[in-house]
Parts: sequence; C-alpha cells; structure tokens
Amino acid sequence: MAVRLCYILGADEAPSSRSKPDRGFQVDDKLIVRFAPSPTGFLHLGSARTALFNWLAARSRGGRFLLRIEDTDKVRSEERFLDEILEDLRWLGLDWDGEPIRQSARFDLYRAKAEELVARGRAYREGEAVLFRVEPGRTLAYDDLIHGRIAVETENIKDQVLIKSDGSPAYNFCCVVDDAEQGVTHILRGDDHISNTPKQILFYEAFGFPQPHFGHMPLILGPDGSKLSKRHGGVSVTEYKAEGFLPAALANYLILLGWTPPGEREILSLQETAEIFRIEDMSGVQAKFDVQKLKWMNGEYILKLPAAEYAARITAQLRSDGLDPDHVPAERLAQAAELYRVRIKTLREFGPLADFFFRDDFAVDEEGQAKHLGTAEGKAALALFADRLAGLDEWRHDTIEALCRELAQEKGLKPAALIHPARMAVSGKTKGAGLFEIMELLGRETVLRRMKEPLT
RNA sequence: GGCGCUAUCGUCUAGGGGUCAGGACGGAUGGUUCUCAGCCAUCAGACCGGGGUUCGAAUCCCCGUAGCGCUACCA
Repeated sequence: MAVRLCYILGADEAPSSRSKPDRGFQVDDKLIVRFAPSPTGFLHLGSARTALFNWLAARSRGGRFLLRIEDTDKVRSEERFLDEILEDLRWLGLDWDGEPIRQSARFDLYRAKAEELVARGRAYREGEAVLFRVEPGRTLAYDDLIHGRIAVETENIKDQVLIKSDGSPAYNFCCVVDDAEQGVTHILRGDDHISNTPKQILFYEAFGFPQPHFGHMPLILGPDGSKLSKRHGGVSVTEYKAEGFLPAALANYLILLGWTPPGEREILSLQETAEIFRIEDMSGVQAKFDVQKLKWMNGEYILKLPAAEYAARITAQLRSDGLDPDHVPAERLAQAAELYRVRIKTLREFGPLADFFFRDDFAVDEEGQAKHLGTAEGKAALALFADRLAGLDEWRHDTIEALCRELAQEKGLKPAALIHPARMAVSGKTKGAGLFEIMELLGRETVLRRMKEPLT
C-alpha cells in the first residue's frame, strides 16, 4: 500500500494520529482549493463528492474554496447547466469564496501564455495550434496526497497541445495557468486526472510557477463495479433532489464514500465533519455507490428534521410530484406527515403511501381489497364498526380505539378483524400508520362515508 | 497494447507483524404491535491467488489475477 504523506499539514505539524483530531483551532489561510466544473451537463454525484471534499479541505483549515467555470468548450457548454450546478452546490450546503472565474473570458491570457513558451522555445506552432515540446528521458514524480508517490517517464508523454487550431486553449494548459494565478495550493480531484498531473507539472516547471500539492480521489463506481452511469439509476444531484433526498443526507453519504470518521458515528453534519476532516485520511480505494445505505441515512435525517421544516419539505415534494396538497389544511397535512415520518426513507415516498389523506380517488391495494372486504365476514365487521362509530361522542384516536376494542370483545372478535377491513376501506392500503390515528385525522364524516361505500 | 491506481463480510469501512479481524448498511431469526415501519434481542457473513521474509503475515516484499482510470486539438 502506498505511503500516506502528511506534510501537507504544514512543516510545523507532525503527522498526528486520528485519535486526536482536534484541529479546530488551526487556521491556515494559505490553503486554497478549488472546484472547477464544466457546464456541459448536470452536477454528477462524483463531481459533487469532489466539491464536497474540496470544501471540507478548506473549511477544516480556515482556507479558501474557489470556483472556476471550465467552459472552454463553447459548443457543449450551456448557461442552464451552469445555473443548475451552482444551485445544486448551494443546495448541498456548500458556499464558495469570491466570484467564480470563467475560462471562456480568458482566452487572450491563455494565448499570451502559450506565446511566451513559443518565444522561449518550449513550444512550437503547428498550423494554428500551439504544442508544448516534451523532452524524453526524464522521470516526473510527485507525492500524491492520497496515493503516495507516483512517477511517470516522459517517454510516455506526447507533445502537449496548448492551444487548439480553433484558438481555444486545451484543458491541461488553462487549468495550470488558472490554478497558478488563483494561487491554488491543493488540487483535489478525481483519479481520472492522475495521468494529467505529470503533464501539468511540466507546465508548472516551464513557467516557474510554484507547484501545488495534488491529491487524487478514487471514482465512484456503480453497484456492479463499473463506472457510475445512467443505467445504474440517478447520477446527478438533481435526480436525488427530485427523489426526495435531503441535501445533508446526500452530502453525508457521499463523504462516507472515501472518508471514515473516527469512532462509531457515521451521521455527521458538514460542519461537524469539517472539524475533524483531514485530507490524508481519505481512502484511495474505489467505492461502489449503495442506494440502500443512502436511503437508510436519508431516513435518519428525516427523523431529525424539525416539525415545521419536515412539513414544509413534504408539502413541497407533493407539489412538485403533482399531488396538489394545497386544498388540505396545512395543519392536517403536517399531522399526516408525522404519522409517516418513521415509515419513509425519501420524501417522495409519502405521497403514494398517504394519498387517501388528500383525495378520495386514492390508490387501492386490490389483493387487500379482496382479502378484507371481499368476504361476508369482512363486510359484516365493517358494517358493525361503522355503525358503532357513528354514535361516538368524541372523535379522537383514543376514544376510537377504546370503542373498537370494546366492540370486538362484545362480539367475541379479535380487534384485528375490525381493524383490517376498516383500514382497507378508509385508506385503500393494507399497511401504513395506525388506524385510529388515521381515522382521527380524516374526520368522522370522511371515515364513515368511506366505510359505507363497500357495503352498498 | 502502453502507462497508472486499487484489492478486508453482498456494500461502505476499522485495523496495519501476535485481535475471538471491530463497526455501519443490507440479510436472517425471535420479541413488541391492528398492518407496515420503528424499536429491542440474537445470528450468518471477509483479509483476491501464489510465493517469499519471520518463531509468527490480513499487515512487509515479489509475482500473478481482477476491477477501474488514462492513453483526445473532451474536460
């Protein structure tokens, strides 16, 4: 296994063990990291993770987190993608320092820098393009923050395009020019950039720019071990947002893919994580994306939400799913949502489970319908229960429950014999929240109406 | 093909010469209960393979194998 290098902490700090991770007091305002998205698509989960780790690196050390828009590809870059990416970053809870710079506005600079290298004989023209000359016979080595020492022979590196024939700069080149100008000290990015690093080091050398530290984090894989892609399900932050995942849960899960907190706790806020995060504790191993665990974690975050925020999020989700919750009194909707809090893993799951709270044409479980209301016993029990309910004085879950149990005892039935047909009639479901709470919320009128319907 | 990264339960991982190889998700079983979920209890489940080094290897070294990445005038 590669040796982990700890010198990035600064010369005066010895590599400490993770048993004493209290570095909250340390401030290293020299540390500058960046996230450099390309607005050619939505924010991918892998990119989101990269952004998260860069943010953590900065916020854990009092450094700066910059944004750079890599929109050199004019054909594929779109403004709507950029807006979406920035919105998703904010949604995840990330903030950045200063205004993002845009590479599309800096082509003159890149061309000038390339000319500089041509003038010094380090690069040459080939048509309209400018290429950097790579001399063979050297070993280019650097100490990766995550993988340890990585070395490549220059024999294996071709001359590098600096400026393309159409006048636009090549990725590796403007990346170096910008990182140097922005003063980036630590470059944390995906493993797919490992082989770009030696090429970029060549440019740092050619310009005499101080070389930043590099750290390459493994890519996120799909459940089958191949690169995470569409066929595995959602790959963009937007999709998980729409599914009803909470930003804090998604961020927490993504961070756990490649970094483990000391101790037993896995549920950590971004702020808590920033206090104990260290770059060199990141794993160098590719991780598979496991929706199961994400869902579990999302459930945990749903449980912790303050009541008002939970209700607001559920309502917003219903609205965006076209379930039209606004004709139901907010208070009642909030109470219904509470009944399902412990039963849902994503916000989106609430709608289908609880549709009977806000519409009469709710989905009906056919199998359950046949089982509980398709028999003479079921109907008889339902009629009995409905009849008795009509005369109940106070319509509360505890009075309804008392009535139900008394009635069952009186008739020599199990309470379940009354409960199941009733649940079916009232909600169309065989599972869900407790029947008595459901009835209280629905109100006597609705409950009785729905209970009588199967009897006609 | 060349170059590079990686390898502990199904999944995320802890550990890093002597551990009953620990935790979490998921799974299974039992309990609670009107169902489901939850909660409680319990269980199953791993050091990629082969050689070394060593009294002793999951741990160090070498060789394989596998997965992934790069090998663009994409980023």
